[in-house]
Amino acid sequence: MDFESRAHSEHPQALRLWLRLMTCAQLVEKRVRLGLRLEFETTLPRFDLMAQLEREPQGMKMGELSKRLMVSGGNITTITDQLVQEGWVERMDVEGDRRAWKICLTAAGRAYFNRMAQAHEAWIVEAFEGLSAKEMEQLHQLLAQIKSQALLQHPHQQEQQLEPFLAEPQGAMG
Amino acid sequence: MDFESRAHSEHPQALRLWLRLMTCAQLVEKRVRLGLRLEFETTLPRFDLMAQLEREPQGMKMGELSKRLMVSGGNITTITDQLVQEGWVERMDVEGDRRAWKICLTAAGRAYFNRMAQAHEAWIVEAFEGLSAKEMEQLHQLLAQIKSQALLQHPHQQEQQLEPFLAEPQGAMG
DNA sequence: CTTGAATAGTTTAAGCTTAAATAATACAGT
DNA sequence: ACTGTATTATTTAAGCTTAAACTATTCAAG
Repeated sequence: MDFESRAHSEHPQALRLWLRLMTCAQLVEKRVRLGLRLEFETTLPRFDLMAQLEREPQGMKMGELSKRLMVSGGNITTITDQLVQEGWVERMDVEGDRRAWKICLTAAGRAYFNRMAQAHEAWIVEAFEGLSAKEMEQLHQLLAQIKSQALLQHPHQQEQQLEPFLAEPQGAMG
Repeated sequence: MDFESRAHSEHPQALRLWLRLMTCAQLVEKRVRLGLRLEFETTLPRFDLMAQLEREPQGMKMGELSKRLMVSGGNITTITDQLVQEGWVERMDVEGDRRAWKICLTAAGRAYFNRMAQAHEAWIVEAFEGLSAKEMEQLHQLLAQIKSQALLQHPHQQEQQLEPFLAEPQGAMG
């Protein structure tokens, strides 16, 4: 009955690890957001959406973007509206289903994205340059266990699929 | 001159690792946000702010909260206003500096936070239960290298210090 | 003391995000 | 055809977040 006097963890290691994971993700993410804003006058959500489209020349439906980016449908609507307005993407009819759209990069959008992708890659490489290839692989494997655990426990959560520039098939990810 | 035809990465490993890191962080974070919303009718930013205060019974200034949580000052103002309104924290005068406040948990706020902290710990332990203690330690060390690299490259970025329940000194973190 | 720079916090405008409610369309069973 | 359900996308209201502008206060130099 004494919640007030109770404090301090039974599992400090897990909590420390969680903190560290969040901190690293935020540090790199903030770097990327800064670069996108200063060098390209855009934002991370806009970049991520375009990155998805870059992989699918025939276009992608709103719901598919929502799943892949792990954000709500309303969010996709808002960001797509902006990118259409700015001329980087376009909404194409889906024949046989008047509810849906196929979202595609325009030619200008593709060129714009490719410029951003080069800079983005450099930022990420810089962020991880303290790690050897072997350490990156280790880290990747350890994170795989967290991911599969989380997906087991919350199977409604979708896997994020942001790697836009990778020639490798998705199977190479796990 | 041929940006359009250029694509696909020279450093797929770093990009894959970045994707994986973001995905893991988001999966766990979404779980925590869901629990806070459903079980405690609060949000992660509010929880994080209270977690900081729990460690400092004598209170903390707005600017210090901003640094530790790695968010803007305006953000701290907004969230503090809400928590004051709800009775979980209070603004105390700083003697000798009429610009500043010391923000403190109220007794009710402390009790409320301790209930949340127990649940929060369980969610985190669950998220990492696929890893052995040894693997957690490995992961922690690898992430340390990313963190120190990022802080070297962007020294204006502050370290997040969210571990509210840990009895260990901060030196144990790195 | 007075000036000027630095600091602490707030306000504002804009954008991101979500959950919930809504509208339109598709589809399956009758 | 008709009905009910599911799907697809949008809208809405609310909250989070930031950068930049702003106010008030402190502090150091003259």
